[in-house]
Amino acid sequence: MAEPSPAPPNFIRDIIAEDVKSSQHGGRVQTRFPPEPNGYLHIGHAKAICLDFGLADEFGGHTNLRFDDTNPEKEDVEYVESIKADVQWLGFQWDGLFYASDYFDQLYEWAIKLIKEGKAYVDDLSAEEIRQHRGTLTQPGKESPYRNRSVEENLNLFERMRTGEFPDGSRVLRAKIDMASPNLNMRDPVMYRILHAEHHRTGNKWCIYPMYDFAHGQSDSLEKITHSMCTLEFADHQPLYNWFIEQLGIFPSRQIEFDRLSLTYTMMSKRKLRLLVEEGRVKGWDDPRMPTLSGMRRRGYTPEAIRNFVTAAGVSRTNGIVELAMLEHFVREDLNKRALRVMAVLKPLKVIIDNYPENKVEEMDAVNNPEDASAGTRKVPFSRVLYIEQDDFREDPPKGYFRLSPGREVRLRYGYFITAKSVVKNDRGEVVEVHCTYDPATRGGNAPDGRKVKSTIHWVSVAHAVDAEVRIYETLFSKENPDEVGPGQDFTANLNPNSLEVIANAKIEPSLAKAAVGSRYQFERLGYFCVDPDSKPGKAVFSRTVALKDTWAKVEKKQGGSS
RNA sequence: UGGGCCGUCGACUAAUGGUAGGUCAAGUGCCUUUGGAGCACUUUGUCUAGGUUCGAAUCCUAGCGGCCCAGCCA
Repeated sequence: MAEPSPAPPNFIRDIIAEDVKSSQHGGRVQTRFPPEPNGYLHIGHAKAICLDFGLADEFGGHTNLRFDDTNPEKEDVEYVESIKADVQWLGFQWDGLFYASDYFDQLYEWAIKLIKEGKAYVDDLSAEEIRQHRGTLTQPGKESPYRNRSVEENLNLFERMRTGEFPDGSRVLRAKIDMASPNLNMRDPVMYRILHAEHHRTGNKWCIYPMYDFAHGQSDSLEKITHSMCTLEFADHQPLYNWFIEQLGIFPSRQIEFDRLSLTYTMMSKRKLRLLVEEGRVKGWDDPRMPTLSGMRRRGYTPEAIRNFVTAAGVSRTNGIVELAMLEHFVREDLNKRALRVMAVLKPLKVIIDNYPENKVEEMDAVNNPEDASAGTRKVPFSRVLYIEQDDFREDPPKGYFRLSPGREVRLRYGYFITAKSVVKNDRGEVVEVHCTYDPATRGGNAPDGRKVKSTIHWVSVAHAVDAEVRIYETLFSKENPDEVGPGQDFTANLNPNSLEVIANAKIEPSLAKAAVGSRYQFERLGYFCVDPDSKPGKAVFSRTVALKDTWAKVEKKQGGSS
C-alpha cells in the first residue's frame, strides 16, 4: 500500500494553524462535511471530505457529517445511505451525524426573532416579480411594496404560511437588508419558501422550508463549527452567512472557500451525471466509467489511492483542471504494492510447442507479488498447447519489436524459452497457430548458459484456462473538457463511443476461477483488474481499473506517426 | 460602463519582501524473468506595463485574461 503522502502546505491549514496559535475558540477545531442528499458522491466531494476530516484530524479536532436537507423535492434516503457508505469507504468516521432538518424548529424561532426586530418580512410578490425587483448585475433592485409591513402583520402571515394556509409560491419570508447592494445575495434574500412536499425525515410536519442561506450558517453555528470549508462559488454568500450569524448573535463560525476539483475527460456536475444515469448512457451511478466514488470503487480504485491523489492535487483558489494521468498514477502506485499478479490472455492466439510431450503437465512456480514477499508463490499449469496474446506475435516484426516472431526466441514467464518455427493461417490469411520449440534446459525461465532473451511474455495453458469476461474502459468523454461543444450541441456529443469494450472470452489462469467480487489483481503486462459484481459462478467478470504503463505502445505510436 | 475571486513549468501546487522547489506528464540513460516496477539524470515557468524597495512571484497602480453571481436549488 502506498504511504500516505505528506500533505503539502495550503492556505486553509495556515488559517487554522493561526487560529489555534492565537487560541481562537480555545484552540478548538471543529469542521463538518455538509452534502445535500440529492445524488451520489464523486471525486470532487472526496477533496472536500479529505479537507474537512483531514484538517480537523491534524489539529486534534472533530468533524461532523451533516446532511444539508432543506429541499425535500430533490432529496432521498437512498442518497443519504450511499453518502454514509462512501465517506466510510474513503476511510473517515464522523463524530456527530446531523441533518439541517434537525434544526427546523430552531430556524423557525430565529425567523420570528428577525421578524420581531424588523429584519425580515413576508413578501406576496410572485417569483417572477421578485426576480424583476432584484435588478440586474449592473443595476440596483427595487424594494417590494410589501417590504414595510408591520411586525404584527408579518408575524401573522408567517405563522399562517407555516400552518399551510397558502399555496406553494404565493409568499416568501425575506430578510430586509439592502436592495441596492452590489452583492445580489444581499438584496433581501429569501429565507423561507412554501413547499407542500413530504420531507424524507420530517414527513409532513413542515410546509415551509428554509433556504440554504438561512440554514447553513446557523447549522454551522449550532454545531460550534470553527472552520466551515466550502467551494468558491459560495464566496459571494459569505457576507450573508455572516449577516445572519451577527443579527442572531450566535456562535461565529467562519466560512473559508476553496476551489473545486476538476479532472480532465470527465465532469463533476451532479445534474449532468444524473442525466447520464437517467438516459442510460451509463449503467448507473456506480458505472466504472463514472467519476463517482461508487463507480471508482467498482472499477477497483482504492480509497488510499484517491486520498493520496486528492492530497497531491492540493488546494487553492485558482480553478484549475487536474490531468486524469495524475489520478491514474496514484492508482497504479497503490495497486502496484498490493495487487496479486496473475496471468490472463485477453486476445488469445494458440501456441503449440511441437517438441513438448503430448500429455505432460508441469506445475510452474509463480511469484504472487514481487513487491511483497509475504504474498508467496503459486503453481501455474504448463502444457504443450498454450494461449498467448495476439499482440505478442508478429509474423513480420517492425523495428524495435522484441516479442515472438518467426525464428526469434522469447521467454514464457515462469515457463521455458521458446522459438517460433512456423505459423498456421485461416482462410482470411490470419495467423491462428504458432508452432514453436522449447528448450528443456530453461525450465522456470532461466537459461543455464546465461543466454539472454529480449522479451518475456505471459501465457495460459489451453487445457487449464478458465473463460472470463473482461471489460476495458476508456475515458467516458473523448474531450479533455466535455463541455466544449459546437453550436446546438450539449456535453453528450462528447461521449466517447469506445468507452466500454467487452471481451467475452478472455482466458485466465485457473487460480482465478474462485476470485471474490471486489478483489483486485494485476494481469501481468496488461494492467490492474477488479472482479465485478456482475460475476456469476463459472464466469467471472473483470473490470480493467487502469492499464500498466506501456512503453512499447508509446514507441509504436511514435514510429507510426513519423513514418 | 456592478460586485467578488483568481493568474507561477504542458497539468497541479510550494516559496508568508531574500536560492523559483515538489508531484504528474514528457525525454534520456541504467537495470529487469512484467517493454511492469525501480533508480539516476534532463527539459520547460512567475500574464503585461509601470511603481515602491538594497532586493518583488510576493506589496501598490493600471491593463490583459479566466472563473463565479440576477433559483422560492445547494
